[in-house]
Amino acid sequence: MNTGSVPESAPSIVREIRKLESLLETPENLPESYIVGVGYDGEKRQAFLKLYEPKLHRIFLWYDDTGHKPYCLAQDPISALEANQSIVRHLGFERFEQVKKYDALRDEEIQLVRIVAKDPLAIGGRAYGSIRDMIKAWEADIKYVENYIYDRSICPGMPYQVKKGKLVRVDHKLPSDMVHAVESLLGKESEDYRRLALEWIRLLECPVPEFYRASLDIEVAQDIATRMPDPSMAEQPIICVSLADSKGKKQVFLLKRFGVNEDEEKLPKDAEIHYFEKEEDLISSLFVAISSYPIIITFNGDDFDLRYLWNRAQLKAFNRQQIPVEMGRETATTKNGIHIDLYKFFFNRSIQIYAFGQKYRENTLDEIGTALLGVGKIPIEKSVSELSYGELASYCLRDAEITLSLTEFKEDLVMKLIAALSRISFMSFEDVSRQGVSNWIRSTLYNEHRRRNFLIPRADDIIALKGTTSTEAVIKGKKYKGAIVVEPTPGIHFSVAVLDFASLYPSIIKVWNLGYETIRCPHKDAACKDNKVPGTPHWVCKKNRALESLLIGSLRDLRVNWYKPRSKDKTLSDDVRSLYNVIQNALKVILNASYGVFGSDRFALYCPPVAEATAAIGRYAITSTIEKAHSTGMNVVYGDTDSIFLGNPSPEQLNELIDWSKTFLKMELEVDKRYRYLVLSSRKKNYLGVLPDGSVDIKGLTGKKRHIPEFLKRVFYEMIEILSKVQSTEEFEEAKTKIKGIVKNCYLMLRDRRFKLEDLAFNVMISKSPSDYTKTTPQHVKAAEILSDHGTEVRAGDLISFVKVLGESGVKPVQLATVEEVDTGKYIEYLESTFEQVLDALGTDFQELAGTKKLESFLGDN
DNA sequence: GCGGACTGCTTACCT
DNA sequence: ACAGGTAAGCAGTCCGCG
Repeated sequence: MNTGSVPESAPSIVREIRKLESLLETPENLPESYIVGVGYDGEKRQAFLKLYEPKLHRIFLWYDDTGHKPYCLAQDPISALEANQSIVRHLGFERFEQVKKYDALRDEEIQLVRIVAKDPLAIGGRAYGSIRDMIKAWEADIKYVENYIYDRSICPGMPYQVKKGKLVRVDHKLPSDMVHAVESLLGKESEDYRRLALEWIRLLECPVPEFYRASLDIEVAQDIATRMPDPSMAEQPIICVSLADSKGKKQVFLLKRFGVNEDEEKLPKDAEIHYFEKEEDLISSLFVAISSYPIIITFNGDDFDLRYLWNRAQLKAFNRQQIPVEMGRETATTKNGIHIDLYKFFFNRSIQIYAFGQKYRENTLDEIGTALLGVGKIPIEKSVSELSYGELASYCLRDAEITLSLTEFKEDLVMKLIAALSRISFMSFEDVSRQGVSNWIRSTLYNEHRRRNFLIPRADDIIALKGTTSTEAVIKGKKYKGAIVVEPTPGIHFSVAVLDFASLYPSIIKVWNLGYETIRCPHKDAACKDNKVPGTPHWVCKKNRALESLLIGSLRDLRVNWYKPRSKDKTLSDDVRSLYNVIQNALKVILNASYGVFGSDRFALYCPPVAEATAAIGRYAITSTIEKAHSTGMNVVYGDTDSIFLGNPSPEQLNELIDWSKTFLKMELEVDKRYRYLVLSSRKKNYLGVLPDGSVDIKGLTGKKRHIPEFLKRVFYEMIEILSKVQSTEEFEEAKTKIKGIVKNCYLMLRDRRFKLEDLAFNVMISKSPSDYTKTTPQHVKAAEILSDHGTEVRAGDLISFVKVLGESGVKPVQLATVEEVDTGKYIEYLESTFEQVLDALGTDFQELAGTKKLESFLGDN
């Protein structure tokens, strides 16, 4: 590796970085600081915390002072373990300790042996020679820093102080009226539940500081414009780096290269521009700058920017002490701060859907920036190597600015969201922003197990004792039966009330006491065995309360009864409201996944009957509610999973149903919304509802789907616009005439080929690399293959734009097609089916609308 | 060899 | 790397057709 000579600037940068590092040594006394990172120092063999001090805007490291050590648990007696030479003589072995734990799976106290090790790798993580592979071990797959957090009751994201070297929790007292309000909400819940709920409130109500941070983006010289440089090789020079920080400072580091055009007027005006003759000097200066920030934000820095920098610096003869970056196998962090990689955070499906409402489709900086901020990347025609200094600096800085802005918009929403998720899941900012929802839930549950001295069960033990499902899924290949969708009554329904259960599945988990411990519990008594889950052979424990039920239940109740109402409460200040909105969104993300994880074999506490029971009780709840509605004389026109749509119910009828649900199901049924009218076809998950204010809910209709051509979407929304104005049955006739006009016009445009090609493009996401489609070759894959043949690389996750054309293949990438070859007949078919979904509910069909003939016949032979 | 009935694959959506 | 249920379009296969 270290081939070049030691950079001349090395001594000075070491001095600079040392100076900054000395600031990191935690003083004997540290004022209120927030835990944002938790790590393990392999040399010192100690866990450490990264504490963010909000007044100095700096991160301090605090090293564990309790001698906490890695360990796992075994069931064999100590004598047997002592005879096991591979353990006792293991270099990392330290000692055995006798411990008592509660085994929730079997409902009994048990004796275990704690095998304490000198370092985490001795327990597990090595290819061979790990203690956990030598015996049946418990709690051996938990990352060491997580063990540390749980065992020391540390709450990441929360404020602490250091007093005389000791770590001390800082308590922000809750206002007493708040405590009273929460107490009264909790009503007659159990002591356990109340304590938990108050603890959540303590964590979630605690203020979140402002985080000083900088975004980083690097550009690397390229030979071939389309190929991404390989960060593990780091062969090409770094030619430009931008930093944009939350105090407004912007810096661009440019490498001087032969023959590059200055282009001064294109240089960003509000940034400091630093030129470097040598790449080594650029890197040195950059390292000093990076070291001065407590938080570095990147977009894909784990896999690219920081990894490239790290490898490039070593190629340029920097030694590891000189590089302020710490590389993990899949992650990168800064030595004296933390690194948040937004690519991973925004890629998270739950975050995409529940926190950002699927506003962005492709996980690229350009797409996310455009969707959330209205600012995209600066388009460039050539490779970055060919840009002038001005163009390059502007391009690179824009990326850094977008990256920073993604953490700043809506009053630092993303930072607050990460903080809230960190507090709920007991994971550091760095971990929580990189992991998915199943790991957040796992961590929340693990933490509670430790707090109560419950043994954390092994996945294979849960399956061996509770692995069975008994219902049959509608969809082939699924493990168990899911939700019910009520057959819609086609037609137009006026004055529809939509009722739904507030967080149905979390409510079920709470009310029915579901958890891996309680489903099919080991007790022989009739009390438990007779407590059957409707529609399944499963029973639920009557003796003990499941941790999952307590945790998910309390989080649900806080969201529904506390955070959600307060996020809309106009009497609260904007700041408080927006923080509450972030919290209720964080809770939503977690609650929405809280049932699904039990049905996912990748979840550490995977327990199929828990998931199956939850869905079964959901079916029971909706079917019995529908029966009750019928018996009260109401007209149920539709329903899906947790909702029922009622045609013109009286207020008395509604109240009766809601009261009934509360009494008999112990579930909160509420009026979610009302439609002036609702248009239903015979298709499930497909409807159009007009709200009192004229706004329109569109669900599942083709006209709304993202992949369909723009031109179809336009006519579809023209139709919606007309329908939204309709007030009565009579007005539908007028509406139909207008719609007829639109459609006629539309097919004439198609016939005469009066359209822009891009408006006819389908945009379909390709989920795998084209060569991985072995069973069939769908049209978008065909188009992708044509693209590859023309030298445009296609990767999983790309959006493929193609038009339907006449001829052999049937499709062409939009870039390569012409207006003349478009298969207009196909588009007419699409027009028909898109409109049919709405029209057959209006009692019309396409032929009637367009005259007597099929539209295609107007077009002749094409 | 061709077309219709069928199944399976794929994507996008709903809760 | 949370679940199952539904719609739509197309690819591929099977079968009958003297």
